[in-house]
Amino acid sequence: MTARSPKDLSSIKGTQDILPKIVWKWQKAEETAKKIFELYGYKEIRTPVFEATELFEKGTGETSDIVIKEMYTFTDKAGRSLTLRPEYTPSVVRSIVENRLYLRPELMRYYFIGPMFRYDKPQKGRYRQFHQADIEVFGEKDPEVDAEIVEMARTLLSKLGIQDIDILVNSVGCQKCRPSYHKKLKQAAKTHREHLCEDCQRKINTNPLRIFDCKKDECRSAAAEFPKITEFLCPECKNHFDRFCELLDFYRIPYQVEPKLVRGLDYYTKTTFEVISSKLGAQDAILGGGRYDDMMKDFGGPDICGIGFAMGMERLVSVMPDKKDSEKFLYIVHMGEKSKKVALELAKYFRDNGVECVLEYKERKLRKQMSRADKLNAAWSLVVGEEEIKKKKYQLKDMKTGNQIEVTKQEALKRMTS
RNA sequence: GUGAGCGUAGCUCAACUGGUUAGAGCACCGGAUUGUGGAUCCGGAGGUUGGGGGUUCGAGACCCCUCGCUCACCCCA
Repeated sequence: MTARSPKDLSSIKGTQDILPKIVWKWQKAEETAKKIFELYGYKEIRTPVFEATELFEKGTGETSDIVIKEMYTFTDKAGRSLTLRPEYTPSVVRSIVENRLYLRPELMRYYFIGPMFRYDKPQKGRYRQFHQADIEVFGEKDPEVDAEIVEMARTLLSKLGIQDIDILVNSVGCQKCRPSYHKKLKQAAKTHREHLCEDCQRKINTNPLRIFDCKKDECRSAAAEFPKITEFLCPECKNHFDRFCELLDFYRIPYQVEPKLVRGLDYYTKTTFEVISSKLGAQDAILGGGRYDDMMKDFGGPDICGIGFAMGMERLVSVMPDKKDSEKFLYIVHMGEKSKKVALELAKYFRDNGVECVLEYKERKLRKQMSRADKLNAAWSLVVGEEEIKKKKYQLKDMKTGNQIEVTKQEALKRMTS
């Protein structure tokens, strides 16, 4: 660690401070996301950061890596097992079932922005506390919704000026077609066993789909021969996927079909997709999601299908362009006690009228104060000295051009707000 | 969780095969310039060399432990 605090109380591994210098990017990302989501009819929903551990075991899936090894689980004073949410979808589903939201006439479109917690080994783009913007749609089984979600994601990213992205799509089938595909894939992998690396030989039994992921040439050429899930989809899933792709074409969205895109969450059915950026490292997904038609039913709720995605805010912010909308503020320069009082009054006046305004509290020379105004990147400076106080006219300087004029406070306000 | 690499000032980096008081640039503070910024010059402050232990006459450097960061695996956002 570069900086340790005096008592060696540093931030917890995998967590980080979001400092003022960068926070504008977060605000911009959050504001833009909310605006776009609401344009598509989504409403914000907020649920607690911790839930019963069982919720995630059931919702996220007992065989998922998240549940097996990445949850922040603790026991409260009453002996209940609680877990800091590692993802958002199960909470939303819980809330819908608990509040009977499916009995209301409103659209079941929800969005949310907040922190998530996973006990992972931190690295670039991966943290133990991280933030997601999530959206979920319930009760819409048509592929139009799948395509609309991808289209919305793309619109959002382009609004934020994010370049160099790729959209990957796939279908993982349903309970009907997936098992038979798995069987075929394992068979194919076994017959190519001798061409595969050690790692991939192990994957044959644990997670054959991951063989597609291997970067070694031998495995890649072997995997090219493997059957693809898109060839094994049942008629319903195939039709859904075909229409989904057609609609992406309709929106003129470039995409790649990636059979390897299986995602680590157990609950996905049919559509899965990811948006990746070449500017990120090994963790290159800015957002990812898919359809989960069985989750609500599995929860003991009604048989309502769902689809959504989660966007990683840290990753998003790290690929956002650096150019910041210039904020404009006034730096008031004063000299001596009397002048300081007048400066305080003027500051109050400008702030009340919507002009961001700062001034120096230390006794500093005029020259120093001007220098501070420059370093802080003030748009204007206003000099308040003996002469000015007598005349009730102050020196307003445009720091960009260096032009200075003598004005009353009303005139100054007018100049700065026009 | 596994494997590898790296931790020196706020930032970017120096310091020979172990050798005196750990240096420089940028940034910060002050002065040159008592009412006008950006440039220049001069000065100042800033470090338990991530932390702890060991080897040695002597450790920023070597060894062990620990914490953190980075990369890859795994997996995900």
